[in-house]
Amino acid sequence: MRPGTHRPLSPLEHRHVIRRIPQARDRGIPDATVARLPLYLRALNGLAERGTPTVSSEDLAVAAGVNSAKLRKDLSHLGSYGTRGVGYDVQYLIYQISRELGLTQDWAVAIVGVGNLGRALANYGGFVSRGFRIAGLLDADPRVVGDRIAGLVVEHTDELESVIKKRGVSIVVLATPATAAQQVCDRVIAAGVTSILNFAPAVLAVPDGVDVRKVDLSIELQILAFHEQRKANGGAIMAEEWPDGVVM
Amino acid sequence: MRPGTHRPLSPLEHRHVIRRIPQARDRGIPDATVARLPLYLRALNGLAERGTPTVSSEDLAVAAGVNSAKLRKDLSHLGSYGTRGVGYDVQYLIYQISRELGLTQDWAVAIVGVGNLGRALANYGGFVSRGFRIAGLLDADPRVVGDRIAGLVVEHTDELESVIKKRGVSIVVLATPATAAQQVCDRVIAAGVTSILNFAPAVLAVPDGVDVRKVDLSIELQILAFHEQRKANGGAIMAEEWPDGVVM
DNA sequence: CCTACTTTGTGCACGGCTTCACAAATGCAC
DNA sequence: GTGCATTTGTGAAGCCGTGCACAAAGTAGG
Repeated sequence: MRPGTHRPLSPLEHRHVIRRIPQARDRGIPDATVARLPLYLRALNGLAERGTPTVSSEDLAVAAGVNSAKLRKDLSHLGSYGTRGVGYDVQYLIYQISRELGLTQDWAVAIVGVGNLGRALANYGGFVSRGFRIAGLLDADPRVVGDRIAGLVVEHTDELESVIKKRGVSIVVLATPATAAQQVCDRVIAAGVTSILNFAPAVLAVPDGVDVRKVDLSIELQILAFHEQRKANGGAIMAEEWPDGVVM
Repeated sequence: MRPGTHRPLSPLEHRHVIRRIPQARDRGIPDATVARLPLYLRALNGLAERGTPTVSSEDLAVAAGVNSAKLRKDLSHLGSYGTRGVGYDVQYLIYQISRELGLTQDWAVAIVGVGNLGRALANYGGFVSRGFRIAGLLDADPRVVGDRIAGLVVEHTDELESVIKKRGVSIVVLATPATAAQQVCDRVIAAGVTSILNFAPAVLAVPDGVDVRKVDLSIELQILAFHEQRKANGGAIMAEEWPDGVVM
């Protein structure tokens, strides 16, 4: 739901108003819960598109691929937004989760590093659809500066600080080579950014108060390989050897 | 280290040989540990490139961005591969972790969906570098079939099953639109694949025994937005309102 | 050999997350 | 209004992961 959208309250919602005092809004939603809220949101949007008015925790849990008890506990951290015997009002819950996640405002995002991955991210529709607006594309390579991608002109990283400040960028996506990642990271933090999504295969050192989320394609494959290998072995105990033949 | 590479044992290693019986190799490395092993591996490779022979848990932990006690506990799940008073032999540890992760063999990977993201993944060097070989690129759109990307010719998804079987594909990367993801997923599983890396923003239903890892760019941004919003509020308790002005 | 120093491997306690199971709350039929 | 069916919200138990702190094991120097 778009921020500022007004719609009539259903009878269901009016009853809610009476029931619960703001209860000093538990500041402290578990990280595990926060990580699942976007999942619920996506499932709810699917239901909303089909016009479903309400949904039970069981059905929503199936749609989101989680346990229904976990879903209920997650939602209970936001407040008591369900109705016993009925379920959750889809539109209402979409709004509450969106608000909790901060999606009722829009966020200016800058992508640094316009290689293959940076281009793909710039063209990825999933960003724009949820209140994220790409406000800048930057690269250190003069050959790509000036290119037009997804409606934006690529700027040189010399402009990094000014782009961040002028356009109110609050989230930076790092899609640079690993060698440049820490340097760019330091600069965007100095410019006031405190949220970074890092695609570079490098460990970033950041001061307290800065959030870094890491997406590492190679690591995901390695984890899959681990499990795949284990399945292939059928749990057999291998007589593993050091290449020289020394049994450990 | 490449599989099959032989090198002389250092005196350090010879001593190890005596010490430990294979101890029925604890089948059960915690998931959290498995997820960090690739991180250690990357840090170790950096050390190896600089010719460092041994490393302490403290130094390696800093390089990998984790707590040193956690690092030691993680490594202890693989076996007792350190030397007290000295640390870990870099080359030896690289080999042990690689073996545990299954990177001493190479894995044939197929990428389904050759849009922006699929192309970026195909060109991503990090895959090939670690024993992962891209064995197929497939797409349902006849207009991209036949394109040459990263040295491979894009094939039609009609060929999905035959590509998987002929080329021994054991890991599939899904980079299709969300609407096609479940259908493709079902087909690759029917063809015998049990490891899937899913970039499509969809919850996949799979039978037991199939591992799915999910990378969702939009969700990562939403999690960042949550924390960013919280920081911006300075922890203040907002009088949040439903759009119609009804205080909950 | 003996002492001083370094570093690993791990027992233990703590905290967070998950899951079960059920009381409380709500809707509906009559 | 009463009883029944449904579904939420949550107490409680158990599991897993983290980090401290230290004994064990090794090195180095004389």
